[in-house]
Amino acid sequence: MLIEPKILKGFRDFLPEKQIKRKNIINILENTFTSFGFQTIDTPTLEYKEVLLGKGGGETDKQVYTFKDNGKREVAMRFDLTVPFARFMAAHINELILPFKRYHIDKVWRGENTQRGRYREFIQCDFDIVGVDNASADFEILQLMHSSFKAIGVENIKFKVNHRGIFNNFLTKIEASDKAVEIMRTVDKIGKIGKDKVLEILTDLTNSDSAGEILDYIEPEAGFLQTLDKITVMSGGKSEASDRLYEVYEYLKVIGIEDLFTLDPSITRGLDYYTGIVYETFLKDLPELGSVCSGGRYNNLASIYTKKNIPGVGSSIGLDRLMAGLEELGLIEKKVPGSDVIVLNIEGSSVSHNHFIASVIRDSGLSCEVYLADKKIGNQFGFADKKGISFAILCGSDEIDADKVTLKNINTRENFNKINLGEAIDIIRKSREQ
RNA sequence: GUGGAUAUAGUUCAAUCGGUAGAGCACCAGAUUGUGGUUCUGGAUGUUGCGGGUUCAAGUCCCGUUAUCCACCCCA
Repeated sequence: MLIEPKILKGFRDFLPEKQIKRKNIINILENTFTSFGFQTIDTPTLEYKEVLLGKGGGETDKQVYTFKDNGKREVAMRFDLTVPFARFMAAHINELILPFKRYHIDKVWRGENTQRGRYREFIQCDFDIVGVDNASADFEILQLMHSSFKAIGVENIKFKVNHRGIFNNFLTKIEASDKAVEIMRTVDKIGKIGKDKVLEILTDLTNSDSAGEILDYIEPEAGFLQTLDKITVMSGGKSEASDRLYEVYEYLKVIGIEDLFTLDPSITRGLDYYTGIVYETFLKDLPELGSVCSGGRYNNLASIYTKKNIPGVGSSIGLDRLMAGLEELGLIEKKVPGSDVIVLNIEGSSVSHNHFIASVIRDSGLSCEVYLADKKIGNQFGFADKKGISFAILCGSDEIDADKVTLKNINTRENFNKINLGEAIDIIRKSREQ
């Protein structure tokens, strides 16, 4: 009786081609993060349920995988990397050098319904700065977001920024702060359900005057500064929150990337732990995919674990959603390169000698494999071609006797008959450098 | 979790009113035993997602189930 090789809803297998591309993007991101001085950490995938959910009751709780382990402990699989990081900070703050900048790229799990770019197991790439609450850190996260997307070759993007503090000041001013969560959720939907519907819901939540004012508040103006001027005035004038956003914008301008950032007062983020700046990232050619990188400032996140004040700001790239988008837009190169060279198994060749050649080539710093099956030469070339290998080495009895090899460029079909192995290595290396 | 659509060969898709399961690409073998991609010839594709039901007869109709996609919700 065979067992069907099925996998769970929202969970996926990755064939080499796709997994290699995923790893490539991760490598690029890691290089970008480390170039800013960020360091990687790791935390357990499984934690105590109470540690991950806190007091609980939120919308995310329903999506968390929880169960009892064999020791009857209530455990939960991490649904993001930020909450475990908060616990990590509370536990290790004395062992870390502040301000601490970390990145963390790993799988997280959410048991929600699946859709395109939306899975139950997916990779998040988090990067955060903790230990400081200033514009310098807020800015650096935004800059790193920009650098990351640039590094992986995604230029056509839009970052939407907002500030929760200014929004809260505004809500306090119009005496609606008790409904803050519902109001934020509602205005967040304006792109989908439209102004009229939002106004209707807001009127139900508050009253028609306040609803009109909220709608006015979230309407973006011509530019970042104009919008910021407006919401500053509407929130009761200059405040720490508005000053922060002016300062961050100044820094963006100095770097010359301010045009990619728009101030959109309707962006609020569903997660309720954000206290300051918040942001979302959209592919301009595929906005309906949703945000591919979001985050914000959370100054009280660790407060459920420690009395110490640990302010933080961070962002998270949804790697799998991003890849789903890039694939749809054809922005991921089709073919992944294979080994630099393959030693073919031809008539008169010696298996041991082929492996010997391969190990010499590997010692020279190139990647090399030996064709392992017993197939016709045509199949072997086909194999090499399909795997994206551009050079083949053939070494039959003639070559063995003369202590030479024959090299063939699989793409150009150029032949180098009976040359020294060292020459072959030079040719391959030269071609690889181009 | 709720509602809707979909599920056929490795893959992309056909199959009329319910009447023998089909094509392209890919794959395998040969023409080609030390040089492949073209071409030609031949071949296998399969429990029609899975499980029931109706019928003389089900890929097709009905019920259930699982997965995918879409919307809600939420989010990356």
